[in-house]
Amino acid sequence: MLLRMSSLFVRTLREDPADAEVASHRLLVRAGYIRRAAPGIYTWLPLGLRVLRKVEAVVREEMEAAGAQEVHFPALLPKEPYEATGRWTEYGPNLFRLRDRKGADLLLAPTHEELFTLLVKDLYSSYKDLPLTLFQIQTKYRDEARPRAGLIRGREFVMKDAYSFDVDDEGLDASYANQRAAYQRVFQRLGLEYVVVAATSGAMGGSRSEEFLNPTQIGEDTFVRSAGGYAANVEAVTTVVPPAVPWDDAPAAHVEDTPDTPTIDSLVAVANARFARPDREWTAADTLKNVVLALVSPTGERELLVVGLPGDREVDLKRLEAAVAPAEVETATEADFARHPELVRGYIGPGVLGANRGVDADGAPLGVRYLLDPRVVPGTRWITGADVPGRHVFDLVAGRDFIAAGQDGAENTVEAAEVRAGDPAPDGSGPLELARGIEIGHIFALGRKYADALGLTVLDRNGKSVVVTMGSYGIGVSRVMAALAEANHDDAGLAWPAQVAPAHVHVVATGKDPAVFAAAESIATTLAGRGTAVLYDDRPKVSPGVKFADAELLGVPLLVVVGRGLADGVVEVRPRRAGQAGTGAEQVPVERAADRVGELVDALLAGSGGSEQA
RNA sequence: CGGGCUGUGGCGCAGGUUGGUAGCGCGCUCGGUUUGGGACCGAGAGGUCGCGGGUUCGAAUCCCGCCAGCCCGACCA
Repeated sequence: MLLRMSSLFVRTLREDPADAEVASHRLLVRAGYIRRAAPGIYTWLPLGLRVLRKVEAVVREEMEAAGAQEVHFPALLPKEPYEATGRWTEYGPNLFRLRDRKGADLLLAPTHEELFTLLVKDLYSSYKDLPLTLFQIQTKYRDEARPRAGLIRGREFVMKDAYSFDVDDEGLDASYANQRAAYQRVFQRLGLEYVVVAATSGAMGGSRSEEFLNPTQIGEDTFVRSAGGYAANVEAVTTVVPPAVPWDDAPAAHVEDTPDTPTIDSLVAVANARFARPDREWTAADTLKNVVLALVSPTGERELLVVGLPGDREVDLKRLEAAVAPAEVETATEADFARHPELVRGYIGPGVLGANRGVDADGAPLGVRYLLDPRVVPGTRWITGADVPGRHVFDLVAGRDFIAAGQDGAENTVEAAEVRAGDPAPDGSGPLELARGIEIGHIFALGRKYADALGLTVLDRNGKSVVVTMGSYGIGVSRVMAALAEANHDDAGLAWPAQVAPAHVHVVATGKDPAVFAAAESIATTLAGRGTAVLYDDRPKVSPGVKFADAELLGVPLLVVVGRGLADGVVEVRPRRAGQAGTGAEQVPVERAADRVGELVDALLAGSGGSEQA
């Protein structure tokens, strides 16, 4: 394969595009790999398309090696299957919808669970046909509220989506593990650093899911990890529950005047000034903050919820939402407070909440639903609101003086508090640190949600009809390309791993000596004839500086410079990245150039460097 | 959806307060000189100044309205 710069459809930009912020976006546009067509929608130019195809090829090979079979669905789909699973409405404004001339509703697929399920239902009906895993590499459409960062969050993007079908849970576990291992091989081969984090399954439903994140500062997802190997999405982190504390010698609760203390900070200040502890200062962590929120169910019902948590922590709405799904969480409104005069803002305490307010004849709590942070274990002592303006109660002991929602304890706590750096990992593997990452893959053990909704059943060995259980597995192919660009660049430009580079070697002819162009042409065609992908800068009348700058911007891993050294019978061979492929620049006799480049290309292709972190 | 910033040749920007011939750099075309780190000289092509309305003899510039884009947040397999 030989591409000539003189005729290649590419225009490199000397300056950064004004609308690009992150490196991958900036450089992919500057180097002429992609062009913006509309917000979050990009046109692929020859070089960009070559890289995308190479990423796809790696994904395809590993899917096939894992036994998945490739199919291809339309992107334009009828709405009926999505109505059957409820996603026509659930997806809301993120779904691109359109109407044909007859008035029928269509959509541009954001993901294809429904169609795969129906296809298998159409063709298969026996347990003997399973297990089965199908995949496609296809363009997806989501009308994101805020596309950003070029290919990282687009409204049109390329995704590999795979779906597994099994008769039973053991089968699903095996299929899931199989895909998970394939993902590890894909990212390993691409040389892309990744962590696997436990995730919540969100709108997809299902029992279990894991995200593959590429750690980078520009990532959109926050996750936590510990030195000991724990990693999780913030929503999935569980709090380490401290042991209960005996309260036998705890002082009785007492209400004190604490005027003008509507905030935690002001309360702590007054507590220290007027009710000083003998052993240490009061801190925000000694206070119990009761935050009023509203849960809105999918059917629109609104219920108030008060979360009690240590005063030094904020409520993380995303964590709470994950805990109360499918309900959505909103902050309480004036109207909410108006309906509940017992909630004295700034001075809300457990006394008026949940069953602490008393129970009705059926034992149902009279107060607003009340859930506690798991750290509020029995025996812990708190300063909290006395439900009267300007007054707080001290030494209020959990379990002795108040309880959460119900009597039994099962439903009493909620994972709603923010996770902070330094919090202990739930598996005891050390303190957590917060990090950002790009979600490059997500795998779900879906279970029977889609098969149930769409009636995908097979006969088992007893001739009984059973619902098939499914998994779905996605890799954002175009996003992976952006992550690779992000991880492989420097100030001068891109620096692709050989596995995905648009060419293996970039031959540059400098000067105007016809002998130089003849030698460069010979090297380029020799290499191309041997199957090496060559980008040859054969532009006449272009200065060496421009050619070098372009070569560095385009990021092909090996550079061959044919120029003044030719008088001594040598050309220069050097890697795009110092330290790669040998020791750096080397002078190679012109007749050996093709052989030497071949060796270096082989070495680069052999040495992929990805790794699972943490 | 909230907050901020920005719309002027293909790209990056100045001009705007103080209304009066639309400018600079890059890129592009032609001629010439150059050729190992984004060369130089000369001659050119290319713009409804985001859109609509208003003020004015005259609007890129002032006023009103709208639209679009980018960034942060909310949202998001």
